[in-house]
Amino acid sequence: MDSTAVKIEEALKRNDTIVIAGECEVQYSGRAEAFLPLGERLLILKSDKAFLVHQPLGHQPINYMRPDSSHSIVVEDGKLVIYSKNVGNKDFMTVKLTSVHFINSTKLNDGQKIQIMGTEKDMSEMIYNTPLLISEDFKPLSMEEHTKYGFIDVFGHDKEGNIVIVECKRFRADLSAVTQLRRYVEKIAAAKGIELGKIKGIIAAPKITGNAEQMLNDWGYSFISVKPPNFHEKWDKKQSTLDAFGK
Amino acid sequence: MDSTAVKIEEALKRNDTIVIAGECEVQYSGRAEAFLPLGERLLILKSDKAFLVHQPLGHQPINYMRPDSSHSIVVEDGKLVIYSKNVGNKDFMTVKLTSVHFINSTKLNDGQKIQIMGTEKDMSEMIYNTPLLISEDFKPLSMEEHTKYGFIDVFGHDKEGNIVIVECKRFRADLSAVTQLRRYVEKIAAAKGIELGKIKGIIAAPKITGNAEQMLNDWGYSFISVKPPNFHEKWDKKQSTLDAFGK
DNA sequence: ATATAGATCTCGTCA
DNA sequence: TGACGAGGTCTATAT
Repeated sequence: MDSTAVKIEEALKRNDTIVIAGECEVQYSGRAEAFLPLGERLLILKSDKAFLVHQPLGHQPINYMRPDSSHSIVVEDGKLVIYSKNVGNKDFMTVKLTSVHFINSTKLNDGQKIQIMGTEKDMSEMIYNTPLLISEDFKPLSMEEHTKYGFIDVFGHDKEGNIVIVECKRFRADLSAVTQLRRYVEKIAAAKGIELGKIKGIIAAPKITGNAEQMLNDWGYSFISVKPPNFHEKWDKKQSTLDAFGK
Repeated sequence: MDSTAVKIEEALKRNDTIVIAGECEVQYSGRAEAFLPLGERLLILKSDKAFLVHQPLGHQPINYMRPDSSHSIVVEDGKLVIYSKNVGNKDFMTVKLTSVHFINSTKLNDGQKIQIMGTEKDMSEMIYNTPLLISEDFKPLSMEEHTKYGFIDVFGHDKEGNIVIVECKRFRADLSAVTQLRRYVEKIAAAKGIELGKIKGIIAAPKITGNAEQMLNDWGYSFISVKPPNFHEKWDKKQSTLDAFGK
C-alpha cells in the first residue's frame, strides 16, 4: 500500500487524472450523511480536484467530491485511506481501500466544449422562426428572454392582439410544466393589469401526461404537439448506417 | 491500435470494467445530437454496458451511453473507433481515439447500496415525530404518502380541525416549491369540497427565496424555518477531527 | 452570491 | 409501463 500511496501523491502533485480500481468503503458528510459498505469500485481523481467513486453499474458516481477539494493519502492498518475535504462546501469524504486492482494516471489536456442540438432552446428557436407550428395567427415577439415577467420560452400575440405565452418541453409535459406556464400567465396578467382569460397559455411538447392535460384544460390553456428539432430525425438514417456493426 | 482493440474486446467479453485514457472525438445521436471535438479524456466501459466519457474537469460525464448498450471496436485509418448503440433508447455514440495513454481493465464485484441520511424524507419524518416544529396545535396524520391527493410530505390538521399540508425542502424553497404546495392544496380543496382558505399550506425549509416568499404570502400560505436533521450538524465536530490532515 | 430553470437529467416508487 | 417527485441533483445564465 505504501508504494501505491506514493504513486497517488506524486500524480496529485503533477495534476494528473488518476484512476484506481479496488475494494473500498466510503463515508460522506456534508449536505447529507452517507455510507457505502465495502465493495469493488472505480475511483477517479480529476485534475480539478474533483473525486468520483463509481460502482460497476449505472452511469452516475455513487459518491463524489466537487472540484477544488483537497485530498490527503494515508496508510492506516494496511489500508490506503483517501481523506478528501472541501471546506467551502463543508464536504468531507473518506475512502478506505482494502485492496487495489490497478492504479494508473496521466495528464489530460482538454479545453473543448460540447456542441448540443435539440435542446429546449433550439425548440424555442424553431417555434420563433416557424410560428405556424403554434397557429396561423401567432406572431412571436421574443424568445428565451429573461424578462421581468420570467423566463418565457416564446412570447407573442395573436391577430386580435391577445398576448400568447408558449412554454416548450423537449419530452413529455407534466404537471410542473403546467404550473410553470400558469405562473408566467398570472405574472404578466398582474403586471399589465390584463384579465387572465385574455392571455393565451400554450404548452408545446411532443406529448403531455393525462393529469397535466386535465389541469391545462381546467385553466383554459392548450397543448400543441411539437417535436423538438433533430429529435430522432436521424434515427432511420443512422439505423441503416449503423446496422452494419455488432448486435 | 490493433492490439489495444483486441484488449478491449476481450475485456468486454469478460464483462470487465474498462478504463481508457486518450485523445478522442465524440459524436452522440439520440435524445439530442451532440459533438465533442478532439481532446484528451477518460473513457469508462462498465460491466452493465454503460459507457462514460469524462473530461478532466467536472464531475459529470460529458457524454455517455446508458446501461445495456452494445459496443463494437473497429480500427479505421489508424484510429480506434468505438461504436456504441442502444436500440431500445434509440441512442448512438461514436468515439474515435487518435491516441491512447493507457488502458486498464478489471472485474469489479459490488452489490452494495448506499445509505443516506438527511434526505427530504428524513425531514418529513422529523416533522411527523416533532410536530411542534410546525406549530403548537399541529397534529400530523400521515407522512410521505402517495395518496390520491398527491405525494404530500406531511399531512395533518390543527386544533380547529382545519387541514394542514406541509411541503418540505432540504435547501432553499423556490417558486416551484410554492406552486407544488399550491397544487396539493387546490387538489385537496377540490376533492373534499373545502374552501381554499380553510386549508393551511406550509413550506418547511431552512430558507426561502424572496420571490417565493412573496408568492407564498400572496396565496395565504406560510413559511416555517426548519433545518433538515443531521444537516451540517456534525460540521463542527468533523472539523476538529479532520483539521489534522492536509490544507 | 442568489435566483431560476433545463437536463441525452438519473433514480426510485407506486398505480 | 407511465406518472410523479427527489436529488449530496449538476450546470448554465442572469441579476
